Amino acid sequence: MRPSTAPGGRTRDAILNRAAALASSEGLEGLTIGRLATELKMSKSGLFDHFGSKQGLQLATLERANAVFEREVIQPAASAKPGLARLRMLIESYLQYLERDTFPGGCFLSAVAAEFDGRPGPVRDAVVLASRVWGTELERNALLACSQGELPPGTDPEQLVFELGAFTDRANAVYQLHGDRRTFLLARASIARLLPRQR
Amino acid sequence: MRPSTAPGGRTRDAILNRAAALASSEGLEGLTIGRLATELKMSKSGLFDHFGSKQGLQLATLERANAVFEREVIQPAASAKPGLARLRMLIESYLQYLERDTFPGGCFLSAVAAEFDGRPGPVRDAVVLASRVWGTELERNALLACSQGELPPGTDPEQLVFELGAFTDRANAVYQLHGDRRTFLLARASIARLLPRQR
DNA sequence: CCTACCGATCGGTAGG
DNA sequence: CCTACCGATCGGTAGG
Repeated sequence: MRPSTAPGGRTRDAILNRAAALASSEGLEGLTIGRLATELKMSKSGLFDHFGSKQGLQLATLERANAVFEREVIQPAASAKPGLARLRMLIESYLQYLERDTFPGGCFLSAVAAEFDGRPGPVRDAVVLASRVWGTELERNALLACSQGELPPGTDPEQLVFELGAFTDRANAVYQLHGDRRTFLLARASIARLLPRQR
Repeated sequence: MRPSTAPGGRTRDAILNRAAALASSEGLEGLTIGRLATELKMSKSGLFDHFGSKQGLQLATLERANAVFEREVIQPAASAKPGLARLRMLIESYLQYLERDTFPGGCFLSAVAAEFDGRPGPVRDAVVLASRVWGTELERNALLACSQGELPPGTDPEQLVFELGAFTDRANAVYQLHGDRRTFLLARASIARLLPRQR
């Protein structure tokens, strides 16, 4: 919660910020302790001591990325009323987090999910958990929106969240691969059709 | 076209099949010559001679995966009438290619696109090209469907292809990360709403 | 297709 | 936080 106030915490903080940026582009496996140490002008072993193992570094880096996501996506939407308004703001907040290149490799979670979906272990487990947390937050508000009558009758919240997630993650993938920001326009048009303007 | 008839082609064939399967899970960077050689009971240098460099192996592996995609997804849809029928069959064919676990790591192209979107070079360029080929095939048929009046008036083909690609790639991502086949049901429901039954 | 080898880098340890 | 070091593995080469 206060990662920058512990005695040696500033170094650890700097390491993790650099690690998260690097891993969003090169992956958590492509993240090497030697390269990270060189970039931060530290010795390999000095850096290593903070984490105890490469897996420890990977898990700490994921935790840091999750904290950034919480701060940059979840928090800004917390002021909106739970239900349709919150759902729309969460999605818009997520799109802006992608558009402003918060991480150089796009959505950190999407990147490591694609990387670790076939690699069993604690890192994969943590990625699955983070993915579920985000999905559950969307589902919760979709369900509320339905029960509050803010969506067309007959709307299936699970189907709605599937489609919203599909559009946002597609925008991320297309933007990263083709560098084309027009994909955000397409995504917003698709989303607007699913989430009617508040009456 | 006849990769198994050249003199030393069978060995190369076996290498690339194994390489494509491995890379769909571990990535084209995680693919190591040593490990591949061990699995195929060859010497490292014997295997290496077929490709000249790791990048050569990566490009050849991508080509092989593209050929599999052509055979397993594009060809089965070739019998359908260009336009809406072909578009629907391409999408359905793609979903079945995912469901039958053609590659252990899911869609090969999605996997390497996520891996190489931040790594400039010939491999990334080849991935971008393959992605465009698939996208163009979808666009072509979406456009035809519109001009043939097979879709609701006012349908934007680009928007339609964005949404179809979003649904299929989301199904792939969810299936790989969570192992939940119900995502294909959600994907098909979303797709059905976009592609009305032929009159 | 092989054996034998190369320098570089990997994750990690000992010890301060 | 460091220097000094470890065995293993990396991509790649020489030479047959």
